Amino acid sequence: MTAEARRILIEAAQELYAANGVAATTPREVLARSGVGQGSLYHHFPSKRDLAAAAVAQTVDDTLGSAAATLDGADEPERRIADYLERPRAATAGCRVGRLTADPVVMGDETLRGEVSRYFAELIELVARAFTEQGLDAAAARDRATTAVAVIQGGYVLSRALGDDAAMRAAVRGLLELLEPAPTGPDERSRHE
Amino acid sequence: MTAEARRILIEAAQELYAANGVAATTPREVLARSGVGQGSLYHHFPSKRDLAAAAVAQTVDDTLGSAAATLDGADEPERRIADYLERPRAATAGCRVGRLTADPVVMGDETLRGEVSRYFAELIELVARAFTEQGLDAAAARDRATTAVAVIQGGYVLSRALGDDAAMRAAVRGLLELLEPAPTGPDERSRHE
DNA sequence: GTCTATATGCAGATAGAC
DNA sequence: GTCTATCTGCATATAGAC
Repeated sequence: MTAEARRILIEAAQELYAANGVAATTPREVLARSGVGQGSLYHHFPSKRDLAAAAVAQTVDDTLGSAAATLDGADEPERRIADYLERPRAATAGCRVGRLTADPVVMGDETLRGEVSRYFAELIELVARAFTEQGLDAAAARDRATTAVAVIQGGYVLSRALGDDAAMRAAVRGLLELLEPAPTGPDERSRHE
Repeated sequence: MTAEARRILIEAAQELYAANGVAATTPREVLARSGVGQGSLYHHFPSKRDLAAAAVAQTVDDTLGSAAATLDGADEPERRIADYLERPRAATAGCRVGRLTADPVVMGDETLRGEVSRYFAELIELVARAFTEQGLDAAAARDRATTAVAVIQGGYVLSRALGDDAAMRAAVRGLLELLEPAPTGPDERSRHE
């Protein structure tokens, strides 16, 4: 059971951070949600930052792993990119990682900031690889991957701001429309009329 | 001088919110930065939310006005859109409005959330108008405008996460590359080799 | 490892004089 | 309108027993 409380605390913190961020999540809330006692919390995590470091690293690993499962798949690169962009998302909840860029506790701590940076560096790299497989040169693939990841992050911001998942879907549709090669078959035309 | 303290307080709050968000900005900090006394603060703004409502509304008005100046200009729509996308931005600082979508105080207050929502609704509308002028139908223009605004918001998130303004520039380059019509002249080809 | 008790300091005001 | 004094409650731990 010794590692159990630790794991439970991390999970509770991850959920609270996803909802309210790190700065706004208090030790009391973590205790209440986890059901663990105060002594255990401060035994496993001497300070709030220690808990945050563990929970954020876990969230980054989880999220990157799930993105890699789609982007490193066996399908055609076009398909993998589209699958990644169109993946169902709780957009109005915001991105668990992206929202941390606005969190003063995260940005004020080198370790936490490093986790957020690692997430996006690796995610852009994953997407860029797929664009490279499509035949783009390295520089163009990197730019386009940055654009694609930005559309998702911006989609989260817009969905949250407007209180509607439709914003994320519109942003993704707009990008996919631009990514599609000019229609080759006559029956592919005029999707918009 | 009666309205003077009020204005000074709003300006100080705007700057602090841009740096740290609303939730993390304390009355003490606003007092210190503004040089105004505590009595004045609570005279003009009975609660923290009242100050936030005034300061956020001001920021939204300022920022929308500056975007409209570019997007409603007299140039060709292509040019106005490119100018808006390429406008110099302190990207690692984050978007003053977009970052508020991760702020628990803002999202927990209907008035404040309404200001953020108004900002993005109007901004998307401004951009969509330019795309419509380019000849896109209303639905396609709206999607593409949402994509464009998402690229900027995502560019802020990525620049902040990676600690580098280059991420914003890459995201914008990637989008502009997609927006450019297929090269018509032979000397326009192979920009990337 | 986990518990309960206790401590410090600041957030976010309120009160009443000037 | 602005000032200073004061107040309540919670964030964030620390201490020491079990």
